[in-house]
Amino acid sequence: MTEPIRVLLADDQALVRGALAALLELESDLAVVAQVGRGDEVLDAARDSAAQVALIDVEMPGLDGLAAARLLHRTLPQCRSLIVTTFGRPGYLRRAMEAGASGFVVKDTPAAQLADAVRRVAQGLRVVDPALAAESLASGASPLTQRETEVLRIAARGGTVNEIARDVGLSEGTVRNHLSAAIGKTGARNRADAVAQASANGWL
Amino acid sequence: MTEPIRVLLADDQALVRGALAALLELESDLAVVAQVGRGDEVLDAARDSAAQVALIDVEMPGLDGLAAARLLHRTLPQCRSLIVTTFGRPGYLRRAMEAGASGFVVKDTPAAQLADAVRRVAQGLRVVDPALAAESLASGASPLTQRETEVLRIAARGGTVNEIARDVGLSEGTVRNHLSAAIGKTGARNRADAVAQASANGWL
DNA sequence: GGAGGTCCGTGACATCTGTCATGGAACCCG
DNA sequence: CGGGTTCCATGACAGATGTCACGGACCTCC
Repeated sequence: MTEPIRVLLADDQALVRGALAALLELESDLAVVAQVGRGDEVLDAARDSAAQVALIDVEMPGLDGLAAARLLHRTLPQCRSLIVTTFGRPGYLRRAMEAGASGFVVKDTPAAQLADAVRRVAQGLRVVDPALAAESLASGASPLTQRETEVLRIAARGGTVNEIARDVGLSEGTVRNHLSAAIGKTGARNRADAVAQASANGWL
Repeated sequence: MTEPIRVLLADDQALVRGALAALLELESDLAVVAQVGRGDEVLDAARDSAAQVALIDVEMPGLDGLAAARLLHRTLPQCRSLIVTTFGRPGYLRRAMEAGASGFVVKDTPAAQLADAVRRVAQGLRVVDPALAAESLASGASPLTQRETEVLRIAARGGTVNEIARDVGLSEGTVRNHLSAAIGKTGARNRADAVAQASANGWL
């Protein structure tokens, strides 16, 4: 038998990380060679461990998984990344692909399929959840302009219009206008609702 | 050696569920005898499998983990429950204990400790994350009155004051007043902020 | 160059939201 | 009983929010 595939695990929840390691170690052709709990530790760990596949969660402190995957792809292209996430947000998939990830799996998929996904990614194939891919194409890219996303992202922190205006250096009226546009485009009725909708689609 | 401890797994994310099963199966004195992905399947599965310990996630479709634990405790008291959750919200711990759960673990804890937690629970001991317990005591019970939580819960869906008023059968002014009280008590400045704060504490 | 499009920016205006003062009902306690 | 407390309820009022009509800047495509 040839050398096992070297896998890096990145997930902020220690319990899940350890459990995934146990799951993958059941496969004789896979070896978990590194585990990290923060996005900004992925690159160094991948280099030190000479990992071939990095299993990366999207939600992580330090650096989010998509940014980590992008960095990894640019700096260490021989290490392919497989994004694993709790939320099947269409925007995540799109951004993951743009970041150069080789695969995208949601945590709803049966455990038995994970090892296969890792093997395929290691071979240079792409792995994408079919249902999610369809949804992603249907919902499309973000309809929000740059300014709108920027303003909405700050509004998500619960700040008032006045604060947002000071943060981005615009007049209050303009901020209100961008928010109004965002509300209209997301089909929401509130600012809070717009934040929820945009967030659910991964547009923030 | 005696019989292994019979464990039931309840988590809506198939991948995590399978991974946890792999982790626990590494221990020779534990046996995963059932797995479910919905809260309303816990009771039947526990009965059919004669599980001794039920590992239950809080966030689940059908019936949330806390309600499932309460039902389990009342109907099948010989099966103890261990709550495992992503979010270490103080209110969750309190409610879990009130529901008759024997243990409470967040997914941040090291994987190695999970098996120990299961063993302790099986022996009738209580298992609680110490840091979280302290936080729970510090933050205390919800300061919100019944009406306030009710109104705030509906407001969380993004509804306007008018809709909330119709839903609960109050005048708009009264609804605004309850919301105002909730905002004050949570130390928030917005309705949305109040929802976020209350939700983070598990008060909804 | 001109027509059409998108995005950014602004102020005026109606509406919604949060705060306040106030009062009634239920309860506990000396 | 009278005083105190808590919760529920309401309307008035100031301030924040969302919508609208309008211009200017930039780009693309005849």
